[in-house]
Amino acid sequence: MRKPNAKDRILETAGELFFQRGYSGVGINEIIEKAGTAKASFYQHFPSKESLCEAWLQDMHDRSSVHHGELLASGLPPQEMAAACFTRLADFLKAGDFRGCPYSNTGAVSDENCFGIVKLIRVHKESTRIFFRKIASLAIPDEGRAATIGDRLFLLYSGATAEAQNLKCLWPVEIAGEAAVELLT
Amino acid sequence: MRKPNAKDRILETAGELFFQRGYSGVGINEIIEKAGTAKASFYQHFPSKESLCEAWLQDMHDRSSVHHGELLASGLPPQEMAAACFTRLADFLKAGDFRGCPYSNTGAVSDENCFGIVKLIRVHKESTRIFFRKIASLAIPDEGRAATIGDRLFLLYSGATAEAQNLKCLWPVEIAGEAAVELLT
DNA sequence: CCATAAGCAGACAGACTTGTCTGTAAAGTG
DNA sequence: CACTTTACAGACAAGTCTGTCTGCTTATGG
Repeated sequence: MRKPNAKDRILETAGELFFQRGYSGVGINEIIEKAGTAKASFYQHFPSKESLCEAWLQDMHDRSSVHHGELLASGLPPQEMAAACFTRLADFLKAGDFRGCPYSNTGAVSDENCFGIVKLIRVHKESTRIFFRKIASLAIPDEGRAATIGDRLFLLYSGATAEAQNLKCLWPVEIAGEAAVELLT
Repeated sequence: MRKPNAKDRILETAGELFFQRGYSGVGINEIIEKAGTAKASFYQHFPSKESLCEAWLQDMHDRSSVHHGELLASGLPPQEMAAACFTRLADFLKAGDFRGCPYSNTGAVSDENCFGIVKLIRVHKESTRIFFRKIASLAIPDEGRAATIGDRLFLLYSGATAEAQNLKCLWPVEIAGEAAVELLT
């Protein structure tokens, strides 16, 4: 097995734990234990737990930006782009370790004092909104109408993510996916 | 000012605090202090903090059931029923103390061991879904199609709630409200 | 008047939390 | 070899949390 440096190990371990049990449900001690590192090493790389959370959110955002870029450059018809998003979400759900949108979950336990965290959530959500607007603009000539439809896709995606988690079932993603395709035709 | 018994005072105080800062962000000590009661009194009425949370969720669900019933019995056209839901949500947002869906927020910090809490969240969400399906069935003759549209209303409502909180702005509610009315015409 | 119930006050236990600190060991570099 | 960087090990502080406990006060109903 590979053995990257301590910082990467911490970030990777924290990412898995935060994703599965939420930011507030995981302590530093568990992270460093599972990452096989020492507390002093942790605080050498991250000044606080909050900054680790910010690094995690930033990391996820970077990955999702790459994925969004690839999808937009794929040349697929816009309906299939949107469908791919919901299929991907459904696959996550079927994999079993899905716990809802990590950004929303983190926001639910962050007060207004956590400026960095709140800002990263906003940046990611706004960027996802733009992504769906771009998809909509490929299918809808009217610029204003495309923006509105893009926002609706975004809200359907968010609602499907939230309620699939709350109800622990798949239908919200399927229904939202169908609605998204309909909105684009 | 009235002075109801300790149990009601605790439930009311906890409701406000849970709503504003989340279940995990509020401790027993703060609740009893703000409610003007003693810890022993608290544990005489509630065996645990978790059971207080369940009572809170149940209380909110009962109120929302009443409201849903009133709206369905109002005789308004279905488009206006749906619009009223989103207007109500917008009013909450403008009031300033909105912190997102309390059920989703509580679910984000409850692990699978909290059976009672998870179940209450599911019951409420499923009941809200039924509510929107009933609205849809008033506007759409085809039964299957009405169910699908009802589910879409539900997902739009959920997405609007979540993203209005994440982005701290009003447009998700407005966009979702418009989309809901369009879906019903 | 008195007994029972309800509530208040707050110490306390035990288990967590984040973050600091001291000290040691290993590995790469001039 | 010497030096610096990096990481490991873990005690410790200071605070949080839930939940239990003892004792005191007040109110109500027979």
